[in-house]
Amino acid sequence: MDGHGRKAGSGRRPAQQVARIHDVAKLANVSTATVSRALASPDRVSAETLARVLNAIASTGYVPNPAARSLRSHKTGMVLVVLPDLANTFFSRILRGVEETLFEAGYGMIIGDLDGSPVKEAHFAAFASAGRVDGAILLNGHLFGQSREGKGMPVAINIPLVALCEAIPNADIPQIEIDNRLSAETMTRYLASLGHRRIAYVSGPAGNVLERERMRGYRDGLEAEQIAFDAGLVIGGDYTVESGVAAGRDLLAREARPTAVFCTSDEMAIGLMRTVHSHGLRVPRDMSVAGFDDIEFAAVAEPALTTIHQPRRQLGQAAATALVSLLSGRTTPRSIRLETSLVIRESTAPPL
Amino acid sequence: MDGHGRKAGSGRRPAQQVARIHDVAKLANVSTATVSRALASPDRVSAETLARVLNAIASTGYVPNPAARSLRSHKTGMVLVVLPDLANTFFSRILRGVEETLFEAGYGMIIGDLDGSPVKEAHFAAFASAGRVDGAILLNGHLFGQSREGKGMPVAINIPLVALCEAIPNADIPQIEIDNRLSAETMTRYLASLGHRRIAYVSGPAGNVLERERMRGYRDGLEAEQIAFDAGLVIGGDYTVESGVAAGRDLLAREARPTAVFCTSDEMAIGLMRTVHSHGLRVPRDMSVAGFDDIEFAAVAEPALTTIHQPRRQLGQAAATALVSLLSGRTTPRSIRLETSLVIRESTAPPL
DNA sequence: CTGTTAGCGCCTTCAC
DNA sequence: GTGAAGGCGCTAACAG
Repeated sequence: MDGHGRKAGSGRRPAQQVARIHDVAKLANVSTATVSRALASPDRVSAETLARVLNAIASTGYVPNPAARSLRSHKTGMVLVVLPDLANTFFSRILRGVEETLFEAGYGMIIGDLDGSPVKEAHFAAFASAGRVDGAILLNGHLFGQSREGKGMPVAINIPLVALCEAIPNADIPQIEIDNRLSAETMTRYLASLGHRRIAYVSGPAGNVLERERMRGYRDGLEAEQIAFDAGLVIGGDYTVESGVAAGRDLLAREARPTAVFCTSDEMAIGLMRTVHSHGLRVPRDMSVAGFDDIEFAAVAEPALTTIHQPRRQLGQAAATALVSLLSGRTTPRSIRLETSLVIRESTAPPL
Repeated sequence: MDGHGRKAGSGRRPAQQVARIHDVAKLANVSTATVSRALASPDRVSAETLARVLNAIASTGYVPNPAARSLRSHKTGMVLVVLPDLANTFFSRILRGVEETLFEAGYGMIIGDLDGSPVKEAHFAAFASAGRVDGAILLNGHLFGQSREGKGMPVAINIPLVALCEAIPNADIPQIEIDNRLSAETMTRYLASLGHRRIAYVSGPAGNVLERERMRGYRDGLEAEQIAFDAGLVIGGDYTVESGVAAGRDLLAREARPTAVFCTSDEMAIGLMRTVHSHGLRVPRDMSVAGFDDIEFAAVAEPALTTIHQPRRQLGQAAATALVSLLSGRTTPRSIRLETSLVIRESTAPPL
């Protein structure tokens, strides 16, 4: 109850003096509120005033302080993108689509690379719920703090969320994805149409949503082509080159080899082809190999890989567009599915 | 000057009520100042008080508001990473190293993907100088707003900066890179040691810093092996698969073909190998091919690519570590060079 | 269309 | 070791 402490909370500002809204207001002979309005909604200010303000802004070099703005408006202009592996070429192309669209809409992109660490996931959940971003795009197949099985203690996230690529079951948020099941069926039927009857399947990680859907599609395809499902032809993988190599070894060691192999990722297909070649066999002469994703290197593999093309950039753009809609108070479809296509290259051919 | 407007500036807060520092203070029977201290410097608060505060924080679920904190402290806890192409697999692996280290140090990572757009570059420069990040890592080979030739009007950036991979000439900031010149010399001499005398060189974009260094190394290598430099053996490229394909066509159309080709990126090498194969020739029997970078797919190319390995993850970690030092008020070396290594695989062999 | 005013949530100086 | 209080810079609400 005394009126001292005049310099309390000085928080020394950077040596280089920066213009504040107050300086602009003085120079333009208006109030700070008018400057704020001129920036936020120029049409609510008279043309003449607007010009004066703009002039003053230009000559002072004024740039609004984002922290102050954020404190007041509860907006950050930032979006968090959570993904399992930043180094994976599959994701990086998607990210580019996300970034483009967010940029155009005026949002910045913060990356949360999970790297398989629950600690990091918890961190990003806290990050998001602390209000450091306006929204988030989830590429990791589950909600913050929630294991895939839906256990754990989910943090209550109070910002708009969008799921990309890996659908999140039971989550009431927009989901942007491809039709994994149909795409896998298409590939399976294509291989069957070449005359293959023994078509092996190299899977993704157990429990993965994508894996579940692709496996269903594989079985749909077999059924449609009247080929009996053979569990012995299903080989475990995890989408990496190494697991493709391992799957190749497994297959080549068998007496009754399949004539075609459907790998549920291009990386596995490339690893598998390499193994086949190193055993003195040739793709597709001795064995047809197909992939999934159509990453950059699918087209320049030897032989060039037959695969399912995913529109990765568009997936990213669609997710960002959906999130921006939500952030603007508009609505967006609960589910968006983008078309894939079968890309036939050199790695598949009729059996001998 | 009347005392009304009691609710002015309410700025309706999220429906879900969140604990503020005030709530914690009340619950712990202390002042807000004490709560703040307990968080910032626990040793300046009595053990008993600290325990009460921590308890109150736990039971309220209090999380400090980052905007308010940033407004007061002029710190954001964020780092901007500027790079030319997010979709490029070369960068994404580096990014992972950056992210890891920043995460451990408590910083978040904002991505600025340039995409060759000067508009975006200007935007990110403004972004950084508006105080939205505490520091930045530049992978794009030049300072904000400054063209490679040093023209243009550079925005004065008042935050710590670190250059990664592409050195920035005349910039007084820490630079983290490899020795491009020496690495290129090593590769050139290795090819010469196999017995090659006609060694072609597929370049990067003209004017690029990396290109300049690698070209120097190529010439150093030729000189050391007493091979005359032949400008006719230098083919223009831009590090992409497509330019490798084009370079291959160029070379194959010639009468006097080189017996070995040093491509200054793995992507170009892969594109070039494909062209060679599609002309019915084999690598390395008819032509040796070497790359640079050692991206993931170099090891699984057919034939597996001989190349220069860059420690990408460590490069990212080193850059982030340097920046964190700067942000903590510590110093860091002006220049850090990480070791590369020659990786000999299957794509190179003695000439026939 | 414009000005006044209050306060977003926190940190920090000053006083005790 | 702790409390009181001002203010970081901006925008929202209201009055005119």
